[in-house]
Amino acid sequence: MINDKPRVRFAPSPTGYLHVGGLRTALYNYLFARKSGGKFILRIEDTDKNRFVEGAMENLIETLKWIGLDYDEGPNVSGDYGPYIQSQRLDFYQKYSNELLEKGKAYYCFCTAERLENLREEQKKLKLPQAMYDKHCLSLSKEQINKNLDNGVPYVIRLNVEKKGTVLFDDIIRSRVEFDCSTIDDQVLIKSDGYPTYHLANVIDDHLMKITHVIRGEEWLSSTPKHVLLYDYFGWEKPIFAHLPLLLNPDKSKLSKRQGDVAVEDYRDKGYLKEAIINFIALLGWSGKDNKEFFLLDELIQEFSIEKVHKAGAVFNVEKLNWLNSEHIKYKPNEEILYMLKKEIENSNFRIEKYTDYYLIQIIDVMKERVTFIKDYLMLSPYFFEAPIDYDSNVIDKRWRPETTSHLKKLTENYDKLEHFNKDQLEETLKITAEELQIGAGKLIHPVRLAVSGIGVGPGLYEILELLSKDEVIVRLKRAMEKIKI
RNA sequence: GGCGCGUUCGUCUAGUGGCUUAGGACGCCGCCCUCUCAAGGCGGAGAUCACGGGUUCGAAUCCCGUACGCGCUACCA
Repeated sequence: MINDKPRVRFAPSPTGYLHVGGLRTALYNYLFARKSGGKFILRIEDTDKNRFVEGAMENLIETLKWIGLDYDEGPNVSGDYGPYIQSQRLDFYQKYSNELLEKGKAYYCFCTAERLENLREEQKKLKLPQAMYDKHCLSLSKEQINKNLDNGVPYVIRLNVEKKGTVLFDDIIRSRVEFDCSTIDDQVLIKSDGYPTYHLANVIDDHLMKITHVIRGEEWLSSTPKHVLLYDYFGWEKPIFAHLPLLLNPDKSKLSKRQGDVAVEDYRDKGYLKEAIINFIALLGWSGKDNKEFFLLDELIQEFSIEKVHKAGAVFNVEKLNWLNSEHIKYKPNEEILYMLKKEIENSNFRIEKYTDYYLIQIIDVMKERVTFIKDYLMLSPYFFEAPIDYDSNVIDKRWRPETTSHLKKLTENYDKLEHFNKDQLEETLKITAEELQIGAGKLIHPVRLAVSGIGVGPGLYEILELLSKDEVIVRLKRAMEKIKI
């Protein structure tokens, strides 16, 4: 295995949507695989029938595809180690649990839920350090077991843990971790419905799929000794483990739905670019060289190294995500933004057919450094799409004076005479007009901005005017002179 | 309760015994630029490196203990 290329997997349980913590796990696996020329595998861990959610798997795959993490083997992508959906691999789990049974490393357990409950209560009363199964069914004779089996008594299969010695393993991120075997419970391997538990399925599949590195969340660290024992009992080579720190809520608890959005789809729907999400998520627990923080996926592949992943959990903090989103918008070519902006317009009250691509590209250019989201093009500068209906009263108070209307009248006349309605001409004309009126240019600039945009902020005035074009500007100026009264 | 993992500015982090009066980024504040708002440039506030002991000439960095946080403790993953 030493000479083989790494094979890693992202193994989510399809519970409805792709969690951002899951995305981070998927991303690190992906980066590790791509960097090393290995394979990135998607495996669906749907062994809990009670938690089945219609369409969850499809949704998960779709989100992964949207964000750009393509997998080499998995559902819908052929590979040599399929099927990649655990509910379709039941024969494997049965076969290998039988092997464990024969070796004496696992045993049938017919205990009822009630007995288990009582056992736990009893142990609690006795103040035992921890509640564990008491191996009651291990002492059942072959005859008793067969009789129960024949009579259809419900059963599970448990791992027969020898409570002596210690289990230790090396973790790339946490170095050596050690557990006392006496603290490891006789974990259920096969549930009474015939499905395997995570622990069994995970070990069997990782072995069968020749997974070399198990990169997963820290919540699995505590159950890793069970997995190590399983590898040992089967006589299989163990993968290398890397347990990632958790993503946290602002209060430092494990990132959860209660305290904000956790689904990648939520962020997509809010208008975050996939590039920004990837970039941000990558930085939660990992950092590159030379304080570089802006990364494209390809650059992450180049620079990523699993050894540099942090040990401590990271709070998911939206402000930095916002900043990265604006940075990625600035980086994107205008043509690409055009495509996204048109979609945004289609979903708005504005009429897409009113605007040419050429016109939209100019808006994109002029607003680019002012937007955080694509929808900001509409929110921050609606005046490029429709004439203002009303005017910001704060700006009127600040910039509009009794004499302003007559000043604007003069300017409108001069603008009307212009043949070339471009930035330079507009600026020159405005300055000349100001001189004629013996006022500062600002006394014209601000009212004009208000008149054509309805608000007091935005790109340079002459850029706005040129973009809007002569007829529109004259109309807006005249209308403002009528409507703004002080 | 038990077991495990963790602990550097509000947040994400750099840092692996002397280069550190602890560096960067987001956010916040100020100045410059400027027709406004951004962007950009410059600067500022912000971390006694959880705490207490050691080891060492010297520790954020090594060791031990304590505290706190988190995870696991299911026939869920």
